[in-house]
Amino acid sequence: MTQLHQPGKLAPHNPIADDGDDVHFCSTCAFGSVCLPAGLDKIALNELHMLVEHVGPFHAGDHIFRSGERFGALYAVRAGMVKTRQLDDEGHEQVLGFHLPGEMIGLDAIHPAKYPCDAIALDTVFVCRFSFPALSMLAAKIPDVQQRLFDLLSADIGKSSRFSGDHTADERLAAFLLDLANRYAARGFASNAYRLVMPRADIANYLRLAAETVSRVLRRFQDQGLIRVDGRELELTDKPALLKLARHILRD
Amino acid sequence: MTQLHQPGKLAPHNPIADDGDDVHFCSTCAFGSVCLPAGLDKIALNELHMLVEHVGPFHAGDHIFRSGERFGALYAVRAGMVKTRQLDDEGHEQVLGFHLPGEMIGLDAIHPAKYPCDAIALDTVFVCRFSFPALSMLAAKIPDVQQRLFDLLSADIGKSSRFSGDHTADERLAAFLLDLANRYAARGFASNAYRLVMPRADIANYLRLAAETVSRVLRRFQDQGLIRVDGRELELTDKPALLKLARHILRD
DNA sequence: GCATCGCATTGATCTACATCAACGCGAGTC
DNA sequence: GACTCGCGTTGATGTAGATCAATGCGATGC
Repeated sequence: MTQLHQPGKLAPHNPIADDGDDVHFCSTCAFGSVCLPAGLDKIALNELHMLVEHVGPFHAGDHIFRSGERFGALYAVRAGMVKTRQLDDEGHEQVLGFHLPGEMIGLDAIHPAKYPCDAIALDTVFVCRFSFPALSMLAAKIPDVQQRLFDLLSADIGKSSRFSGDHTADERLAAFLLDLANRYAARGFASNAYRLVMPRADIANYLRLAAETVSRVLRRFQDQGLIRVDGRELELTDKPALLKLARHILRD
Repeated sequence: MTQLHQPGKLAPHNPIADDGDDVHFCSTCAFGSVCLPAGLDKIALNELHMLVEHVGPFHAGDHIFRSGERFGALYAVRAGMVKTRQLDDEGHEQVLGFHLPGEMIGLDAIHPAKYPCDAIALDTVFVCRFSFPALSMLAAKIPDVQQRLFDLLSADIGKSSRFSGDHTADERLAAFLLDLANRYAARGFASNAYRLVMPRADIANYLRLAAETVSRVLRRFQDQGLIRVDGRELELTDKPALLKLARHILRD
């Protein structure tokens, strides 16, 4: 059924052999504490691995799921970057977020059992698919799994209002750059320099700015020595200064 | 422990006798499907009623919980209106939402086990307090309870980004008024006329506008025959026109 | 090589809304 | 009654960032 709408192929289900570095990768994933043996007995672990499918590759522009589709599964990004967005009746796009390896998407679809947004690959993407009916059955049996789901859902509520406040372009952009850095760091990636995978227009849309404004502010940040930009390559050269700008938004 | 920070008194725990119209009220609450017998056996129902406490009254300005406090419980608003908000390090307020009778608050506090915002009564408020440890134990035993929690959490993710888009003052205000109307209607209240319990400044903050702009737009809406305003009393006299303005925001 | 295309940058101008300021008005309070 | 005080309204002015327009520039195709 996932194949109906996406060009990615189902990998043969073989969670260990499928990726030489599975254990290492999963340890940094949002669901890693669940998928990895830690504390789970053999039977539980088996059941979990039964309900995970590795899906991919998706290429830039491919949909992982589409707005309006029946909700059937959560996805964890394994590799690449995913954009979530909504289109209104006139086709105006509203970017909801960018999702890094190790992060979950689809949490906002549980109720009312429809994906409320499109999930689109920004580059080459692999995901883990968690069948939700199977997952919630497992959650009922294993308190840690249930709690982990509650945690992920709860954290997403706060995240989705993080950039909803009233702030200047400088503040929002600084917060955006630091937020990405923090999230890369949390997954074990280098965080002082990374690639902005998405086009400027997507950043602008997400932050409620014009693409021109994003361009100008990045330029000024560079002139002020806060960052270095070269196309989509980014380096944060003065995090304290960025943090000072972003402190109203990133309150943790 | 709730008494440490709030002036509300614990009502004696007696869910049936405590309110002559309990069953009727609970049937319209976000957690009604859980608290009411529907499908639950006697033992389960008993356990549920053991973990619910009726708390109140809170008066305008009282805190139901405070930002930074250890998370211990979810709350359903029973009566009155609750505002949730965050303060940044310089004391700038950011209003996150307004919560009507039958709606849940505290869902964003499960992870990382701290309330991320203040919950403040806007008028006289009564709440139901659900101990979260007890509730999640019950959820593990009763699939419907677990599912209901997943649903509430998931729906809140979408809600919290509803007003985060880039829209004009007119669109946001129209969407705000209709959203309140819809939510009142969903709980069985009259929805064509209601009271804006919060001051203009709170509406403005929530919608990222200045209080003056809210005032001016409401005035113009009235002049155009879309609404009638008298202080905080509001009547929607041309819903189709409001909906036309708000359609980019309320996509459902 | 040249042409095309998508994206990014840079400059000039415009505007929706904020900000500043004054005033109104009902509810307490003395 | 007069005096706050909190809130809302209304008008005049300012500005952050949008919009419009032109140019740059690397990647792809022929």
